[in-house]
Amino acid sequence: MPKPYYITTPIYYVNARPHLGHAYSTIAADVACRYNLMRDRETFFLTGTDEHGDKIVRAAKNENLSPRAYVDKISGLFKDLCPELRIRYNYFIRTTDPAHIAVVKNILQKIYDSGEIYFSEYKGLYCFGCERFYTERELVDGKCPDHKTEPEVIKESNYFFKMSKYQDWLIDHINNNPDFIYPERYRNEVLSFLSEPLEDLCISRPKTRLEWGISLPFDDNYVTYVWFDALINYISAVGYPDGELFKKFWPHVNHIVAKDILKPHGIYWPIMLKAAGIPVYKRLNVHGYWNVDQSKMSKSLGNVIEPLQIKNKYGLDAFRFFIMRDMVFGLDSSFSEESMVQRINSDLANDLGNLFSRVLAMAHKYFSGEIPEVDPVLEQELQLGLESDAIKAIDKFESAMEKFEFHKALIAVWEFISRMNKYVDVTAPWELAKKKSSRKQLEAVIYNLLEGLRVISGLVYPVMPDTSANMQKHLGMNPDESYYRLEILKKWGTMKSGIKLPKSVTLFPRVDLKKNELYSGENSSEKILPDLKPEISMEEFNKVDLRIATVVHAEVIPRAKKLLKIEVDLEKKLTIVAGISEGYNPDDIIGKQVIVVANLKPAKIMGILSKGMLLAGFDGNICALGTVDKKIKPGTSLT
RNA sequence: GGCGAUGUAGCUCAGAUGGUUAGAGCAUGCGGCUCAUAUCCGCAGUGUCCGGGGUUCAAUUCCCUGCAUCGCCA
Repeated sequence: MPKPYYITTPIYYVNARPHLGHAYSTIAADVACRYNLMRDRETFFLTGTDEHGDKIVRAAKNENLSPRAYVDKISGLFKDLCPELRIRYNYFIRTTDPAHIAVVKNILQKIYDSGEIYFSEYKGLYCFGCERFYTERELVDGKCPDHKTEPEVIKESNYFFKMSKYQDWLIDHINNNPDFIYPERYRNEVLSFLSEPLEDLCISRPKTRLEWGISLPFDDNYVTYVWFDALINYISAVGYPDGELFKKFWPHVNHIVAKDILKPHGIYWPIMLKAAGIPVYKRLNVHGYWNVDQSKMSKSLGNVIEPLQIKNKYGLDAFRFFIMRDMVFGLDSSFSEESMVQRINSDLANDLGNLFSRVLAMAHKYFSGEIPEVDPVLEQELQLGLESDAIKAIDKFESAMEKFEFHKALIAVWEFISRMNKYVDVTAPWELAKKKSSRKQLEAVIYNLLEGLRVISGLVYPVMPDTSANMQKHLGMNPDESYYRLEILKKWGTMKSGIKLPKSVTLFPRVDLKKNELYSGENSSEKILPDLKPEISMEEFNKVDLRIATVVHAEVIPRAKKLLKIEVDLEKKLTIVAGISEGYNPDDIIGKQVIVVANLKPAKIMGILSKGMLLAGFDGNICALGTVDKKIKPGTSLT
């Protein structure tokens, strides 16, 4: 009996709407989970939302909602995203679920009873944005490095969890279990962090400051710190302590997280489990960030690509394929519509789609769409190593998948696809079809090709479930059978002759780059605008030096997609690189009066030192420059 | 400030206990085929392997140093 397999995504914090990063974590978990179905394992897939804490309260206030109504709304968005991404989760947990709350209290009480939690006074500089205390040294100019606001001095008594006590144990555990944190770079990061003394973790927040949380079972004046609450979802979801699911699936668990939450998962969580006397999770899989146009995908920057927009435009499977194929699990990757289109065309349309189409077209043309009866001797003779190449591809696929090297798994599949295309070329079925005497050979060749496609249809299943099912249907396979099981894929020659194949289809249409408008905003009404940024003081605003400037020169930067090199006059001359060439030609803007940020720290863009910023608004492919409504002296400040 | 990672073809990346012609995919050019979604197959390239110094018969690979980028920590 194969071992049970439990996989989790992080539970997503509902202070912002879902973005590409969330989609990636969730799809990666889905791929890993489906792969384990291929191995015939019993799987449990958990995802959900994290809904307590200070930031939620403020986000709710921003939208004039109660915390309850707000979390219901955003959690709903995350949940609704799942079916659209074909996520086969088994359970969607919310940290506001009564069952979860009960487990959190249970564990807190347990740890408290064992004497691992103590009460102590703490005074420090607290940033409400980060929901954490800062040391003086961490501040930049006396301000929070993230939010650029001055932290407030807060003195309060709180409960602390004796994390430091477990430091040596954790170091040993990580050293003894090389796979515990993966990939290695993050394991080293945690070890390096642990080489310094660990501080005890403050696990409470007084209700005077925050009410939206889980009350401490041993002191009703406090709520639980969000991380302590959130991490426990991984066991509360499977019914800790007595649930059948918990007994079956814990601790055979793979957690998937992005690198920003490495510390809570790599340090707090194992120590919490250890302190509560629960076996520690098996493995933490850490992935990188998606960068969009060089800058980090970040909620606060607002440059969020809505995953749904892209997927609606090119199809879900193409989207899933792209993000799994392009990102090396663990490393950062950059997302662009252009590279996605390139992948769609070369890998999906040309290689796979066209192979599928040409083989099925021949099956129809030469055998009226019936799987040919084949002479076993000839079939063997004409394999030309195809079968063993299929086995090799499956082996590579398996070992890559085991290590979460999704991109390598896909490379292995595509090597085989390329092998199939060469096979068609070498055997030249259209030549065999010309002579009656080579009819038998033709049967064998087409049969082998159909077999190869069957293998591919299975290997593609975890990443592209819809395409896989579509291929299955067109290969005349029984829709009720789990055709993607590795055991079956490894057996060559299981297709039955005489089965009628449905008419062929185009799996992936080519995207015509000329006709296709990149970054199209035609659905801008659907587009979700970024949330308003946190409020700033007049003093902060005044730091920005806005000036009226006249554009005196503009030129296209060779090889840059969207950039113009612009020279503006505001008493002195300033060179600015601006990403507006999709909306403006150089000639359009020369002479225009524009608004520039004149004191922006210079940055090198495409080798040109840009010393300011042009204000412009972007709505999809519409770009509008910030200008003034009457002529005014260049250099004038805007206030 | 401390620690660490990275820097290889136009792009994305592989790689070698130091040793003859440094690789793949995409993009580019040429040729072939016609079953196929103008797809597929073959061939062809191009690289001071970040700069400087050292060890060595020999370094892009090891060591030191500088620069750049990134991450973690303070």
